[in-house]
Amino acid sequence: MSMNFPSVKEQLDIMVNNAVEVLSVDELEKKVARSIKTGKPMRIKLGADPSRPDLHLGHSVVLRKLREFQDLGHEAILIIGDFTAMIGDPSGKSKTRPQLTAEEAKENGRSYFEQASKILDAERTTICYNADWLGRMSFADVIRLSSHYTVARMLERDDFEKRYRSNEPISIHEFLYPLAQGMDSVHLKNDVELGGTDQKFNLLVGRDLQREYGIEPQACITMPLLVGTGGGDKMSKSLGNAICFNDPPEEMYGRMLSIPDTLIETYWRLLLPQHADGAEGIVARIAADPRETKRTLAREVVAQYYTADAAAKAQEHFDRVIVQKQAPEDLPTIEFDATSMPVVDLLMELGAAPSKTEARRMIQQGAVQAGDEKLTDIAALFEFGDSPVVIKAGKRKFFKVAARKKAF
RNA sequence: GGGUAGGUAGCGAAGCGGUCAAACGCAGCAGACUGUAAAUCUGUCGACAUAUGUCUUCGGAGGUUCGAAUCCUUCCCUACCCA
Repeated sequence: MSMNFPSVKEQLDIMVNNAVEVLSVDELEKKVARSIKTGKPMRIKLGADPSRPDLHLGHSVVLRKLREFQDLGHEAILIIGDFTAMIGDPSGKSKTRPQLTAEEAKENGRSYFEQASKILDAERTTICYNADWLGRMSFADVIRLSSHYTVARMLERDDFEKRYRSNEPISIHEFLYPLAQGMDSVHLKNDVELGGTDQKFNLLVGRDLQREYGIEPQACITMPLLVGTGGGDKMSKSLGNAICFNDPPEEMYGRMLSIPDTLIETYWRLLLPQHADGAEGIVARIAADPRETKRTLAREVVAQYYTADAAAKAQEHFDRVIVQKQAPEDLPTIEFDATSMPVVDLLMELGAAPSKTEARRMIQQGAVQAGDEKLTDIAALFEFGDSPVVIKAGKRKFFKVAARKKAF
């Protein structure tokens, strides 16, 4: 599939766009030039951690970069780190994450790829599982490998250093992680590796190991870590500030709108394809109408994972339910085999409250409404009427309930 | 192997024999407000209950006491120092 590649300059411009760091631009340029000359695409590696298969917008930044390489005619290699996942993620301090079995890792890997395909050109993506080669290494191989690196150099890594300084545990096998990832690069002989800025250390280890094993070192491109919807922290599922690929459109849209205005520009640049008109105009646009710009951003992001139509619907839903505080239109009716039921139980049945105590709390705080009537008595019995009634529990939980019609 | 400091609710962190379901902060949930699911303010925040009551929780297991997160024994885990 060699073809006419765009010029070195054109390619580099795209490759470097939005990147935090490129190690090194000169090397990358040489690789690009060579690929043009020989007509051979470059091999671009991106590692995927299948222990956390819920992809969010943070992942999309680097995936999008990989897609850009694809569009330039290069070969995208997605490595599913099933082997490393089988060992178990060491970063949890209090709770050791359950170690994934080979099957789980494979399954998560599949899910990862499926989600990533929303951004990548799936047809032209090479998938591999690193258990294929890492799993075959003997203990002697591992010892030989680890002799290439020193403890002091490992401790240079930012998170190790921090944890070491704050007296948090670091297990030996965690030191093996960067080495394992580096071995992937040795095995694949890739030209470039992509990663978030938090991956910089690992990417550099890959370079070093390739050199040790007599392979031309990879160029490394680090992409910014996307800030979460709350601003401040990086986006992460566990911090609850993430927007996941699999979030339903309504939720995705709503969470997009909840970002602070200061984040609009960053999100615009990192989450949307490079616009023909460039991102230059965005600053002025935000200044002129932050609300509308954010709505556009939200719609376009949703449209990427779903459709423009779904995005428009999500916006309508948001305006209706959140802005105007009305029940959504297409609310399914939930039927009960009863004529009445304590309100507390009803909330439990609907899944609106995790416990009865919580249900009572909501009632006491005036969070529960039936139709237009606010329910404030925690001991009250809810009577199902002839027609369905909309129950509102909290800000945005709506249910339509009715008694099941008797069949004669 | 020896020594020291620790292991408390989702997280962080007080408490060190009763008044502890356990201060405080964060997260969560709710109310108000808002262009917003943001920010801010207020309330709430183990579970159950016919709600001034009961049950389970303070690393695990035993024990001492009328009574233990708090004392003792033992085990497990973490960090640091010494070997």
